Amino acid sequence: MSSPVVTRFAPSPTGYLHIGGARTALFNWLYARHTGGTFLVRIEDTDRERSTQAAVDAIFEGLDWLGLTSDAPVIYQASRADRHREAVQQLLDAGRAYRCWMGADELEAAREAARAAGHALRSPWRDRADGDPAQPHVIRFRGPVDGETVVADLVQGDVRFANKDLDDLVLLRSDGAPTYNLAVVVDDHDMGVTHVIRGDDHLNNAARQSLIYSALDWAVPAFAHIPLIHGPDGAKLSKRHGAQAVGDFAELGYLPEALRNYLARLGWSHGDDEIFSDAQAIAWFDIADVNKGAARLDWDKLAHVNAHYIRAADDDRLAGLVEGVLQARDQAPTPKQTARIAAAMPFLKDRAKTIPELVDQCAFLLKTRPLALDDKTRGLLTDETRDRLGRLLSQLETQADWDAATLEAALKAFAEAEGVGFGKIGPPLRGILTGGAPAPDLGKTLSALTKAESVARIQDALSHRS
RNA sequence: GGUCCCUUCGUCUAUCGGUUAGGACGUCAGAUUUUCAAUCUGAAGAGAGGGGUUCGACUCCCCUAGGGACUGCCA
Repeated sequence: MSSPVVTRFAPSPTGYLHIGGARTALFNWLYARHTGGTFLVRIEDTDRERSTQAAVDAIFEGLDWLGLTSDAPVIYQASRADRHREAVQQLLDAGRAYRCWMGADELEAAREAARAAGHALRSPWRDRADGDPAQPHVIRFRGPVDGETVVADLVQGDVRFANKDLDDLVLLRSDGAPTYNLAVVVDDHDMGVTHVIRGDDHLNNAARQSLIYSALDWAVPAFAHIPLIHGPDGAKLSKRHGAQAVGDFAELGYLPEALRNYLARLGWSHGDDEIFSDAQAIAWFDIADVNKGAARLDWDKLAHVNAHYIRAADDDRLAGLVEGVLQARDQAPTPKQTARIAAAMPFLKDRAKTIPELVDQCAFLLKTRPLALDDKTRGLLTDETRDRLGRLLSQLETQADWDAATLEAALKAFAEAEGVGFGKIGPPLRGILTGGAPAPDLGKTLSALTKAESVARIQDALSHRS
């Protein structure tokens, strides 16, 4: 019986929640759920200079929005400094760490010498014991100089590192603050993390960390280094690619469930499955099926996935999102407009890939009378057409049922009765109802507009000769 | 410079030595058509290059090329 899985997402609060980080969190979350294990979140704020509360807030906002929340109270790494120092003392006592009094210049020279000699940095203090503990100094890990360290990575396979290439990294800074490489090891151990799933920019660190685990006489967790996400051009994802923070995606009108699906499919696959529920992702997810190569962000595919989830989304929820966008634009809808949006949502939602697009689809509902007609519509309004629309208007005014299907049928019947093709009626009617804005089938358009508004818009157009 | 990782259609991917190399997004064509979309049908489109191993390589090994990470008292 193997012990229950514990995964963790451990971002450093030095910026927003990056989309790549979001996927790392997602994979950790999926694996924990898949195995019936636990998903933890830890904030790696050992760099006091660069860590900010704003970044912490942004990370939680992003994780909450994505629905990836910690199963236990969040751990703040900086609060555990005493425990980290305790571990360093253990290392010191065991002779697996040493005090180093190298100055900046000295350090640079040592680095150069090490490079020239073809091995990683070793401090001369490794073999000296005559330093003055009262003077500022760091504590370094005493790494083995020969042999090799194998990282048995669940994604990348066995990765071998010659120990001579692994430097004697700093464990405690001269101000006594623990460094990242020490803190992760101690925290992951104390938190009972069994699977470290993180970006492959940490693959090299895994070897160093493995050494620390062993020196502390702790079991090394399973590692899974997943590839980074690149921009559409293959370069590291950056601002110029349009978005990199999770919050940006929310703002651009993507649904969290769509982003989860898309992100899960980026670098991981389950046969030919493209669209799947969270439950399916959880049932199917396995680290063994994660790819080794970096994947590029494809906006078109994300949009396609998003369109699917918009169609599947609850109408009220979508209406709420649309209203939110309108409010942000200082165009808060009136109660009448809100009602129209709600009425139209069932057939508007399959016409948009993002929420802003859905807002565009609502434009015809939000126009105020009298509508400014576009040139194309004005050109269509010949005397003959006006007369015909006048007859249609009279008929519509007596129309009792105002549902889309009935109206659609009525329009067809009207065209037949007039003895003309629908092309003689549809375009001009559409033009005066929408002012040129995109809109669905005319029956639906009339229905969503309500009878009063539809009739009024037609009357407006017919009464103004231009 | 050194160490390490990666490389199938434009993009995301399937394939776990024997397939007409499959799917999705995108693209193109057609259908539909009252705008814009959506939808449906069809088409084009890939194993980075070179060596091996093997009866047989996308698949295993080596080299080269290209991309990336690390090489911090950042994480």
